[in-house]
Amino acid sequence: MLQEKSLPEGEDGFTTAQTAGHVEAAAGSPAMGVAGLSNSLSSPQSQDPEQTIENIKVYLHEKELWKKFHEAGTEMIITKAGRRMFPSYKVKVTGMNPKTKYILLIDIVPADDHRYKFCDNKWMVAGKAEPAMPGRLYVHPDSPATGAHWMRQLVSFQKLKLTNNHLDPFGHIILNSMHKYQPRLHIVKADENNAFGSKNTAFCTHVFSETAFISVTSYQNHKITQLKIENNPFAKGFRGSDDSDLRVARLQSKEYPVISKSIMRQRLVSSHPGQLTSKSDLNALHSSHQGLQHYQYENGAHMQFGAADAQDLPLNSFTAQRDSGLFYHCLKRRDDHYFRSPPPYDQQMLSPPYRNEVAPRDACMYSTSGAEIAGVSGVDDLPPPPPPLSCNMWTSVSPYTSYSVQTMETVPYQPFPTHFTTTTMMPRLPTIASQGSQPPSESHFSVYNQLSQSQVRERVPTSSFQRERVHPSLCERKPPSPHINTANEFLYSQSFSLSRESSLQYHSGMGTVENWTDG
DNA sequence: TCTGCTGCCACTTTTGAATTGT
DNA sequence: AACAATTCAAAAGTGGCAGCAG
Repeated sequence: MLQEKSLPEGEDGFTTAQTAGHVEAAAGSPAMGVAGLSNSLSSPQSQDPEQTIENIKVYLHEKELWKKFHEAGTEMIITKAGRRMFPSYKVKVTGMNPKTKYILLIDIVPADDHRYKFCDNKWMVAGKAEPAMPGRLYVHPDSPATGAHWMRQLVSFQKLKLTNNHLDPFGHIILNSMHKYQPRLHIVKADENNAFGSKNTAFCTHVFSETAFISVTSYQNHKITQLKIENNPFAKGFRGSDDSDLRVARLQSKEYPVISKSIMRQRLVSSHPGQLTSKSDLNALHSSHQGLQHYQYENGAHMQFGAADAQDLPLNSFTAQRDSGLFYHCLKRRDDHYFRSPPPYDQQMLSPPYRNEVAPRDACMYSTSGAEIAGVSGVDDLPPPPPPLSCNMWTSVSPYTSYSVQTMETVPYQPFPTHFTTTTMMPRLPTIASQGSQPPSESHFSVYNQLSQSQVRERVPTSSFQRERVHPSLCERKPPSPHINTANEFLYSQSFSLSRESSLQYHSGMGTVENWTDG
């Protein structure tokens, strides 16, 4: 889903965060149980140094817009049904090996261990953060694709959705309201099976501090609201100075403008000098970003951080980890509700039915569990439907206190059929502190694939959809077809482990998965 | 009482099918 | 008949608001 066709000239408008040049030996955490990482610049993979994953550069698109929001204190609405991010996360990638396949994915991790409140027109710490939500990943629907594909145009993650629904069945990224988060982009080299983690998985992580945001259920800062209205085309209906108020007045059949409570509050607060625009007021939001910048590469600089930073930054890095002994490869299946998805991009180039497919690979978010996957033993053996979703499907999520010690998030890697947006549920293994009572286990993983009405519609290739229009009700809020699991099973063969500890040390590297056996 | 969340609303954009024109 | 352009309707994405819950 590379939706932007034109790339800006040069690198204007982009912020680069690259990870080149800093790879240390990764000590695979024993707590991972299954696998760890062993990173080395002298990786076993013999490849052109110019094409190693460490040389990949990522530029944030619409950096200036992001900065505008960042300076005001970016807020992102989260809803039960899921809400897109705005500005949307789009990047330009360079430095890839054009022929190598990569998987691009995003996760969103807590930026700190605070809960915030918007008071006196500024964000203030309001206490300790609530336990983190089950971690999920958003895998770019084009994944896996060749470096040439990724570099050809902007890589857009605009279909990524955020939710505050702890039981979200759609695979949206689950966040806590009034908490600060930091999106991270991960680039993983796909192996020969279009997966990763099987052996010598190379990866890198890119963080743009200006994309940090506070999740809210309704906008708190009127400045952010105005920025959204001004820049988001979908909010065009609210544009025009005080038209929104006038519109409300019209709606309520009144002759006078209605000033909302929030606006009134904002205006009252704004009347206090220096409070709205003062940069110092943003300290609450930005203070921890300083920590983020320690490991954000700018202009190729090494990431640097100290022990204090390590304690303050619960950001995780990717380490490859397998969660299942089964071997999954990319298979496409089709049933009544779910359609065969086009092959990966490079195969599309060779596959006539999809060669001219211009429709982007769109959203289909789902998550997975190793335990469920383990039931998918063969292509023709359909696994039983996923169990009802419940909190028990995830491993316990440690509070920040434990998180600050070490939190590992093992991520069953998700499939990404061509027209699907794939989000991977990212259950967190217990922290060291909690491992005694709940040791990490692959059985903690659960599969739950779910398609929204639009997602089902979107995922159907145009040609098929024209012939077989799917009634939304058939798919809405229904458990995902087990075929999905099968169709995308190769992704399940992999899992990530996000280790906070290692995140502070590695942002790119070569993950070696031990004890890997193909089922 | 206050804060945060949910559901609904009207509005706009997006998308794709159907229609019309060349 | 084939293709391109236009029109139209449905779906999806917005922020705002009222009301509810804790």
